[in-house]
Amino acid sequence: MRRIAESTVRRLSIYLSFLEEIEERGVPTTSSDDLARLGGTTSAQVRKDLSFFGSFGKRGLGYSVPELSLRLREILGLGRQWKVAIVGAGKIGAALARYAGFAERGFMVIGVYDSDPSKIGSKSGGVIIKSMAELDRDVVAGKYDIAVLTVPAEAAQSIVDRLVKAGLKAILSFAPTQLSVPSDVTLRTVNMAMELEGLTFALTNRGNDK
Amino acid sequence: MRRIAESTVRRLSIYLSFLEEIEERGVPTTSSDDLARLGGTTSAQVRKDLSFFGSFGKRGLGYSVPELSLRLREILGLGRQWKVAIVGAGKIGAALARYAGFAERGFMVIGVYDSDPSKIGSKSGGVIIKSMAELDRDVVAGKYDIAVLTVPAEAAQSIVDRLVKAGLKAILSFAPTQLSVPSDVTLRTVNMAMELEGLTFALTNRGNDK
DNA sequence: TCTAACTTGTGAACTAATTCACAAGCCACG
DNA sequence: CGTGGCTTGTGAATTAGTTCACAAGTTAGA
Repeated sequence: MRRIAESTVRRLSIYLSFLEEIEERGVPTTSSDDLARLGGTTSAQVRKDLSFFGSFGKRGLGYSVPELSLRLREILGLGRQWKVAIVGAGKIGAALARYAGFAERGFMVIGVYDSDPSKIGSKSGGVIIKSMAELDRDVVAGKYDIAVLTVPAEAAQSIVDRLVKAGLKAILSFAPTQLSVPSDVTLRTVNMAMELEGLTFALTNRGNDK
Repeated sequence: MRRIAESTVRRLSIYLSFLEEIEERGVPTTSSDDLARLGGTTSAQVRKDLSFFGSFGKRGLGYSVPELSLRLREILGLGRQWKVAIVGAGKIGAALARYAGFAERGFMVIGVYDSDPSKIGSKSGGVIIKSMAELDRDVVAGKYDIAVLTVPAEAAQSIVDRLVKAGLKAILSFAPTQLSVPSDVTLRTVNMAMELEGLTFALTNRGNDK
C-alpha cells in the first residue's frame, strides 16, 4: 500500500460519519456525488480517496451504504475497541473522560492519571485518578492503545517521552506545544491557540488577498 | 497578497510560540535553522513561509527575536484583543470558558450561551450563562469577533446559520459534524473523533505501507 | 435485446506545496 | 579593507495532492 495522505484519512472519517447517519435512516445506496456534497468536496476526490483502498462501488449504481461503511470502519481501524488513557486530570481532561462520543466510536477511557498527589484517589468521569508511576506500569503492561494528553505545555514532552519509553504507539495531545516522537509512534496535536490564530489571521488579512 | 496556505499559517503560529519562549529568555537573535529544528520542519520551509510576508531577517545574522515575534503577531492578528463567545455550556464549553491560555493570547471570553433554560443564569467559568436569544442580539450588536461552538452535532448547523445571519465572521467548532458557512465567514473545526481515527488508522495500517 | 441514463475507477493533466541550491549580503577578525 | 564563515531570500526543480475526462460497467424500460 502506498503512503496515504493525512487529508485522505480525514475525509474518510467524514464520509464514514455520513454513511452511518444515512445507514440509520435505512438508505440502501449512495454515490460519490452524494458523499462529496455532504462532505464539502468533489465526487472525483471521493472516488480517488476510496481507490487507494480498493473498489467498493458498482458502476452505474453507486455504493452500498452498509458495505462501504463497514469497509471504512475496517480501514480506519474502528472494527475493535481501543483502550484510552487520559493523562492530566484538569478541566479538559475531566471533560474528555466523560465525553460520550468516545465510547460510541469504540474508544474506552480506562484510566485517568495526574501528577498532583492531592487529586490521586478522587474520581474524574467515573474513573479513579491514578499516579504517573502507575501510568508507566499500566502502559508497559499493555493496558492502553492510546493516550490523550491534557497537561500543561511544560510537562508535555517529558510525559510523551515516558509514554514512548513504556511502549505506547499513539498519542493525542492537547498541550499547546510542539512535541516530538520517534517515527514509529503516531502523534496528533490539537492546539486551540493555533486554531484561533488561524481565525484571527483570516479576520485580519481578509480582503487584502486577491 | 497572494493566497496563503493554511499549513503556512499553522507554522507561523508554531514559530511565534518559540519566539515568545526564547524572547523571554532574552535570546536576541535566531535563525531559520533554529526555528526549523524546534518546529519540526526545514529551514527552507521557514524562510519560504516568512517570505510570503516580507523580509524580516539579515543575511549572515538571522532574525531579531523581538522584531520577528512582533511581525508574526501582527501577521496573525494578535496585536489586539478578540472578543469570544462560547456557545454551549456543557463540559467542554465550561472547560474552555475558564481556560487561561485564551486570555494570555488576547482572547477574552465575554459570554457563555446555552439553549437549556435550566442553565441560564448560573455561572460557567466566572461568566453568567445567557440564552440563545441574547446571543443573536449580542452578535448583532457587534459584541463578538469569534464564537466557539461546543454544542451537540445535531444543533450545530442551525446555530452556525444564526451566527452567520447575525453577522459573525469567525467560528471555531468542536461539534463532531461537517458544517457549512458562506465564503466570507471563516470556520475551523476540531473533531476529536476524527483525530482519534487518524491514530487508529495509523495503528491499524502501520507496516502495511512501503 | 437494444438504448438511454447513470456512476464508478483511473490514467493524465493540472495545481499546490515543499525542497533544493545558490547568489547576495552581513559580520568578525586580522 | 579584504577574507572566511554564516545565513537569508528566492527562482527552479521536485514532490504531493486535486481535478479532469472518459472508457467501462450497470440498470431500467421499451
